[in-house]
Amino acid sequence: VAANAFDDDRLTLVGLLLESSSGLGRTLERRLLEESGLSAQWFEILVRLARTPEHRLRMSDLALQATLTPSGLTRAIDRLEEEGLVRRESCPTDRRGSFAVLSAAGLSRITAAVGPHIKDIEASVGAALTKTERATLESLLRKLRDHVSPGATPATSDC
Amino acid sequence: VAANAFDDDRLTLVGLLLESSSGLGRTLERRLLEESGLSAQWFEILVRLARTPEHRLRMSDLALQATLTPSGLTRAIDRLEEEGLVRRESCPTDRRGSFAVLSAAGLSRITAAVGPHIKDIEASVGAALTKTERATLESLLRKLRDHVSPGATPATSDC
DNA sequence: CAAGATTGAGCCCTCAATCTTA
DNA sequence: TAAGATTGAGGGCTCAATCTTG
Repeated sequence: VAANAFDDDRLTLVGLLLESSSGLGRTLERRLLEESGLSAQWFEILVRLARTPEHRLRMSDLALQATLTPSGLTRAIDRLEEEGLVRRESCPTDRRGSFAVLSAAGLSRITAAVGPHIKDIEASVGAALTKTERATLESLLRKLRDHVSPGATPATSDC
Repeated sequence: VAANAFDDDRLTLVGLLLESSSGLGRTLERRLLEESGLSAQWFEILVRLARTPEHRLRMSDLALQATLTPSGLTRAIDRLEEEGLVRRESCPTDRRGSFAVLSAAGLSRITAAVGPHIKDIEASVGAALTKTERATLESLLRKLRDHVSPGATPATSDC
């Protein structure tokens, strides 16, 4: 065996994480586009809005959750607003800020999309890992995520 | 607890995978740029070339391994060639194909970069997971990767 | 005609600068 | 002055079309 630094275990682990993530992401996005006409990006934003009680999130919070810069989120919401799936509302107590709010059309679109998408995940991830393994993976990834992307945890944003 | 479809376990698992991957990727890329002036993309390509016995790989194989389209790889190699880190060589037995070959400058650049990068991985991943957990994560991700991104496994490309 | 690689067009993201409000 | 959001400029990726060789 060649024991040089290019085959280091830690390098391999990170490589595996990036590869499986982008591989799975591509597979799922293709299906998502076919089934629901939503990009992975749109799906993520719409789900995060749908999860909140009022179907709304501050632009800055949503940017953190969606792993996007404020700039990137602004343009993403522009496109979703053009499509009628989201609208902006200004924050009454802080006039600098705005909310992204799920529209009725957006809610029905994401509601229709989520079922088939979960089936697709089941098909790809379920073929690779058992239920127990998925649970283990989830808890490991959660630990990693908490150390590596601060702010990704929803928390409660009052306003 | 709200038991609606938007909080489904399977959705969460995929979300966690994408978040931890992009979070870790950003963290590491920032350090990599500071320390070695290499993007994550360049690092990956150079490492894959450095790993092979002859320091060379077919364009199409490298594209698969780097999770890039042939088009994307062509442009990436263009930039690496401009920088003098990689050169192209034509394949003598199949005149349609080319190799990307690591230059001497490329080899010394990636050799210098890999040590600090591994330290960075240690610092971020090591802070989140124990050695045992990392091993478990690696084996789970390998299973997932094998089901989800075919062709990512090196194999031997003869020519 | 199929396969390997490249080129042109278009999309989306990031960084830096800007504007408004706290 | 800082924070939230947006805009302009620039870079990199993908898709579709093209060229060459098998």
